[in-house]
Amino acid sequence: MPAPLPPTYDPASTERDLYARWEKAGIFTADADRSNRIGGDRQPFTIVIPPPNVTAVLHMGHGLDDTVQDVIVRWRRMAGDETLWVPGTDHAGIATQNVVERSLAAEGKTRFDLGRDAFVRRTEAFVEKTGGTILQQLRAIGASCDWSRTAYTLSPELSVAVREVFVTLYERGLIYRGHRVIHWCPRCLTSLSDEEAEHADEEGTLHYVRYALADSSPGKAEYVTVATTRPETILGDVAVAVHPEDERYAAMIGRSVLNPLLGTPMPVIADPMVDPEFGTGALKITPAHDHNDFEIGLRQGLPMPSVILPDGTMGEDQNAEGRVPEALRGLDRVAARKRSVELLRDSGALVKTQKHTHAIRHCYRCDTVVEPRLSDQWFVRMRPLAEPALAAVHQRRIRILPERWEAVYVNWLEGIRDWNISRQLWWGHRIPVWYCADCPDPIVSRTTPDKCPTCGGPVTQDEDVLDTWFSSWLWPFSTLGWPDRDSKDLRAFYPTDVLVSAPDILFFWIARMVMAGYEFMGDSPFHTIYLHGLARDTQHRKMSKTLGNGIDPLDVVDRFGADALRYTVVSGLGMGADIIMDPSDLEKTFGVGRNFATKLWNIGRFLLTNIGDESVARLSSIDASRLALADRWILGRLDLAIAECDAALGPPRPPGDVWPESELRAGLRLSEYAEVARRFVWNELADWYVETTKARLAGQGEDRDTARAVLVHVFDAALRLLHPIVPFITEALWQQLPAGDAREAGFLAASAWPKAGGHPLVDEFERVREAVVALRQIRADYNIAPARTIAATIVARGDGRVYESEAGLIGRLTRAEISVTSATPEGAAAHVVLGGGAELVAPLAGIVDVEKECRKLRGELEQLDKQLTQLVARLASESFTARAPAHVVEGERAKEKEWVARREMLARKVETLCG
RNA sequence: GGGCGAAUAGCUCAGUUGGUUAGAGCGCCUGCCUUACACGCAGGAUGUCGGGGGUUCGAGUCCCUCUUCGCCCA
Repeated sequence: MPAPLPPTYDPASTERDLYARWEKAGIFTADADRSNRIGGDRQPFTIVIPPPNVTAVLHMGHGLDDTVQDVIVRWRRMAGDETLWVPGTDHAGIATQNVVERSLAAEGKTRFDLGRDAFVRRTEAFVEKTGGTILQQLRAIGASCDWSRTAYTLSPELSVAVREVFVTLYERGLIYRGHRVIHWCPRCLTSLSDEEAEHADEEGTLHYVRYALADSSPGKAEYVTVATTRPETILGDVAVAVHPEDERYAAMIGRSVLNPLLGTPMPVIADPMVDPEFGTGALKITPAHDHNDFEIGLRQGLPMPSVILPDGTMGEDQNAEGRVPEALRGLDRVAARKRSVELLRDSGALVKTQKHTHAIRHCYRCDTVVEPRLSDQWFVRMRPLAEPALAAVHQRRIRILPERWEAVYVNWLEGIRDWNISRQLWWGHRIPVWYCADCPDPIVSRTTPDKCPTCGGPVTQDEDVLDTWFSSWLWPFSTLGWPDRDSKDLRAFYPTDVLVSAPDILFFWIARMVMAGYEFMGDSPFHTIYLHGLARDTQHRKMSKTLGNGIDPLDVVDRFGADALRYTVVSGLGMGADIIMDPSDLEKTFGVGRNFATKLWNIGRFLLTNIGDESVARLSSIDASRLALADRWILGRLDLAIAECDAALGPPRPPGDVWPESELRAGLRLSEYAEVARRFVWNELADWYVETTKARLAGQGEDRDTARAVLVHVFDAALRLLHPIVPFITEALWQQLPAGDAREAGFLAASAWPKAGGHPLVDEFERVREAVVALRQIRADYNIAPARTIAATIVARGDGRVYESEAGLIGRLTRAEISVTSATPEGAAAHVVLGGGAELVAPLAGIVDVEKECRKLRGELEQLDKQLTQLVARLASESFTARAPAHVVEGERAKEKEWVARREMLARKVETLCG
């Protein structure tokens, strides 16, 4: 007999040890040779993890994302796929450099004090020391990653892939160097891509500023008034533009105005890009400090003076000699704005100001307001890459769940813009471009050149590094060995299957992976994109470090166990819905999961202490005739639960290259899967089946063995069904089970997903449940003490065999003596009408309140009458019977028959009882 | 400004292609420490499915419109 289990499950003493045993047994390690793509006999199933930042510590976003992936991966592993979940981290250029710079700042130093090489070495050392933290933490929530394949975007292997991609795209004409206005973070001192510069609506001020005409006749002051939110950039103005068809300004075009801060002349020009509706319809043009102005400047051949330095202070940056007066020089953008307004007001150029809400871009890493800045950057030409990514979704080679994100994906790709991939950082993949002092063309090379291939002179490498996302967009194949196309992993596991992430990196990462997949592998990196919601607090605010409303998953694991965390997350995760958690009340939030684990534990305790230590027969060895009604019922319910879980989870992959319409939205409904499994275990197995077995287990002989066999079989299947959600406790319990059907040696984690056993649903048992509930209702209505045994009669009209054969069970479940007759007993009694024309009568001498009974019965009758009237009307309507499908009409007819019988019974009852 | 989406019980959410009397968990009320479990058991209450209009034999589900909220892109 196994050691008795403690009354509550103790995750702390179980989980760590179990994880270590799984890992040691190599359960999570994929074997490429078993993939049927290279001659093995298993379907591969692959997920690549969205690599967390190497500096990150686990937060609820990871907890959620990685739980979802683990549920899917464990399900497929049990279902027999050769399953690979590739883990790893992202070097996170800006974020990691920021962290190290902060630690330097604490020592009173900057990265420039160290110099580039020393800074990079220091960052490497930092990553070396702390970079594995989050991967270690993932083990605590049970993530079944293949750690032998842990990847890192800045590893030598993945760096080869990055360089290969850069050079290849350059050779294909898809990477070019451009001189244009880009987003610049003056705090991080780097450029950003469009996606990294996030919009936020802010209230600003629109300043109306008069630009005097240079050639207005004396005494007759003429002006053009311009509205701007950024008066400090007037220093960089080179023109005022109006719409060519704007009659108000037609006479001004071609004349000169004076810069209101500098007094220097500049032209009034016409450009169709000007919106005549905005402000005054006249636009100041500052090509170096605004994206639209830059376009106009290019078109019109205007000069492009830059008057803001990289750090966001005013200064004569490029082509701006004499443009920044002493009064503004060195001032930060914001201070310079205030000062400019004062200067304009003093000179009388400021006409008025008004509040103006507009979208301002912010750095996604430090939230600093982004500065449009004219500079040289490397860009990827995206249009050609976007085409196959669009086609993939249109042709259903890739599906996006929930479906509504597909529109967002398509929308973005259709309006795709070139991608600025250079970053003015030190931490990252250095751009593989070298320059020779004497030759004009840059040297773009897979290998590091030591001299100019043209003239043999010395070369210097481009100072910039690549956008971190330029390495992560290769993740699904770079982690599998690309650019070595013969890599076994690549052949065995690419394309991968499902990509699980939150929608906020749909553009940053997911869409770009699709592009890279087609460009370099000729195939989509995955067939399903599953986008789950975000972790939010009770006020629906996104959990974040700055708000301090986060929940530490490891805290939750410590207090409630990893399974409680996982169950809570999965059961609350409707398709695409955010998951709401209360950071101030972990008990309320995760008690649900903990309670479920405890319930499971106690079913296990009951089972293990009651089946004893004799051997348990396999279900398959038991003759069907030995099965009790309850046995057949629970086996039927198990089959149903398995089918429903399969339907909620699957299909795991499309049948071919393309998703058929019928399966486009099917599967990955994790909360539904969790609910079905919970319902089966709790409401069916524990609430009903286990209760029916208590007397049988206390007995002796064949029926006891049957009950033991069914219990073990059903519980074993339940543990399998639940294992992907709550892997630890199911494994711990499963390890204790005696050998039963299909018991593989070893681990539940490596065992087979349950299959339906061909047991039909057993409706007769629903009669038993109905009678039990009815009698319990009567007991509750009349406050009968739980210990008191009462008598009750089931009046069966028609076939009453099930009541006769199960009378003992019904009595045990209700603490009653049940008799079955065919005629209603005389005298005062409590009554409940059952289905199939039967009724339950409990003569409760001295307790029954006839008034109360009549009220109850009349109420029921009234309700039934109402519904029956509607039903009859529906069935009488020609248009319904003629147009509704046959099975619906039949269903309604059957219902009518049942309700009429029930109505008669109730009516008779009311008559005899209430007069 | 353009696009997408959401609104169902007090709260968080299910509700596949229109078809039983709209469900679950938590919370709430009543009674129970019944020898697996009080992190539990038994019983119970709670919905004009955001408002209005339409299509249909039939609408939470489809269409239009309004209101409120959210997301993405300018």
